[in-house]
Amino acid sequence: MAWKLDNDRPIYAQIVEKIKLRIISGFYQPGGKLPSVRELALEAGVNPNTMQKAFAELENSGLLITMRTSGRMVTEDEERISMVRETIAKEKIDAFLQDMRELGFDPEQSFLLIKNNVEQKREEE
Amino acid sequence: MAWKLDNDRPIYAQIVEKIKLRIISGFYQPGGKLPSVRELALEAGVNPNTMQKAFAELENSGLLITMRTSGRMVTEDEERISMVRETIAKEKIDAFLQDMRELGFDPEQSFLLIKNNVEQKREEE
Amino acid sequence: MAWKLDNDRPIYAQIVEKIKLRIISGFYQPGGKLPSVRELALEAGVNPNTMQKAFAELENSGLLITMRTSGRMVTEDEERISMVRETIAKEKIDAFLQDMRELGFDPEQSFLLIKNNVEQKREEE
Amino acid sequence: MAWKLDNDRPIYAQIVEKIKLRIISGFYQPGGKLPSVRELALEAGVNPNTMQKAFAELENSGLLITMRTSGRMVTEDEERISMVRETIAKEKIDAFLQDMRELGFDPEQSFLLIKNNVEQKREEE
DNA sequence: GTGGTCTAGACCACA
DNA sequence: GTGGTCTAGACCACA
Repeated sequence: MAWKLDNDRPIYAQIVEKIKLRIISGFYQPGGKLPSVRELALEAGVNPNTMQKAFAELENSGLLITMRTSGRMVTEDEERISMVRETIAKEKIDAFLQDMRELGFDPEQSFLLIKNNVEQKREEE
Repeated sequence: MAWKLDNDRPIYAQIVEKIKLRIISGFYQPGGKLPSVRELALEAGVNPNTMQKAFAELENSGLLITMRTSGRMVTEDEERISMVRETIAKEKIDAFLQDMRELGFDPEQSFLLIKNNVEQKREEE
Repeated sequence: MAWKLDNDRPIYAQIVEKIKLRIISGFYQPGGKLPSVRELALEAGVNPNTMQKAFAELENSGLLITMRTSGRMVTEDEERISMVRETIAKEKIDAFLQDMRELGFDPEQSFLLIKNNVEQKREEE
Repeated sequence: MAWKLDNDRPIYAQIVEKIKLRIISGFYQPGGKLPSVRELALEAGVNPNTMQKAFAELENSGLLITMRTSGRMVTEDEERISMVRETIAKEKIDAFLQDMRELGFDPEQSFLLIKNNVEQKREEE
């Protein structure tokens, strides 16, 4: 029922990440309205305060905008959304290369493995 | 004190992964002796039975060999270790490409991003 | 009440053998559903964990398939069942010839004794 | 330290069987003297009374003979030893054919399997 | 209800 | 001391 969260990182940080993904993927559209704090807190199975904290961080990064009257909306600044997307991608890439290094593959080798994998998939189509 | 374990996956599965990495990385050498079940259970902060279960799985996959009454050693079959290493790398690659897909990058794009990243690092040196 | 188990071999190993026989003999049909862990544990008079361990082993060998939340079924792969049957037969034959050797009969002699025994039975019919 | 005995059958019966095997295999020679009840009871890890009972049974079957003066010896009647050997062989054969029947092999098939096994071993030499 | 995981703790064989 | 087995019993996810 609740979102799948682990105990390694702060819960609010995990929520931030989830919501970021929903914005990047277009699940929450630019300029669109977000569910209320209470609603999302219920869905995630966390305390509303925690959800509040996550929202504050998302506002800080400029992805969410509080509407004086009621609720919050996703920024319409698609440039900004795009930047966040690239930042996260960069993190994923670094994490991936790090994982591969632990397996004994240096970045060049990891790059070649990805290359083979992609080419193989291309041929299959 | 204890190993860093999350609640998402079974503890024994995470231990299996950790020990695999230690074997792949050479931290535990081929043919080398492993700490006892009890010792590692203490280090990981888990019940000896749980460590036992992890060991059983590692033995099933042929990475560990039990020498009754005198502990366990890593297989001397480096071929097998190498195979496990490649299997894990394959999984990491698939997971990475999947993560990127969720961010809206298809495999070709992910490949290019890795390429840029690697070339950039090469130039920095 | 409980199954007939001896103290020579691990209980779980004896259970594995019993269930294998039930599968080979068709008492549990290919594709058929098995009693639950708890039910069989009760029938066998052992701890559910022990039955679980036996099941895990049977699943490892591909004879059982877990359908989470709705129990386990016997594989529909009759080829595999057949293979297990032949493996066990091979073990029985080896054990038999070994027993006979201890009695001072070499394999040729054991073979002749079996031959006589079978021919005698054939005549009786 | 003690002999390996299970809990399925009476202990004295298992001891009878062990000693019979030792006689058949020549470990105890025809006409040879046997260790004392106490000695063997110690070796087997059983109560001397139990060993006594086993001896009584072996005497009954004519394999052992009590020497008025001291201790017991194995019969010198090799004919009798031979008969016991064949009786046991017969039991092993019946048990084997029964086991195979449970696996779904009728005696004819079991016979053929033994035949193949023996021929294969012959070729290997 | 079903399977899966985990702990605590006992006891065993082997050397 | 080392690995192996087993029990009792708790708690979890899934549907």
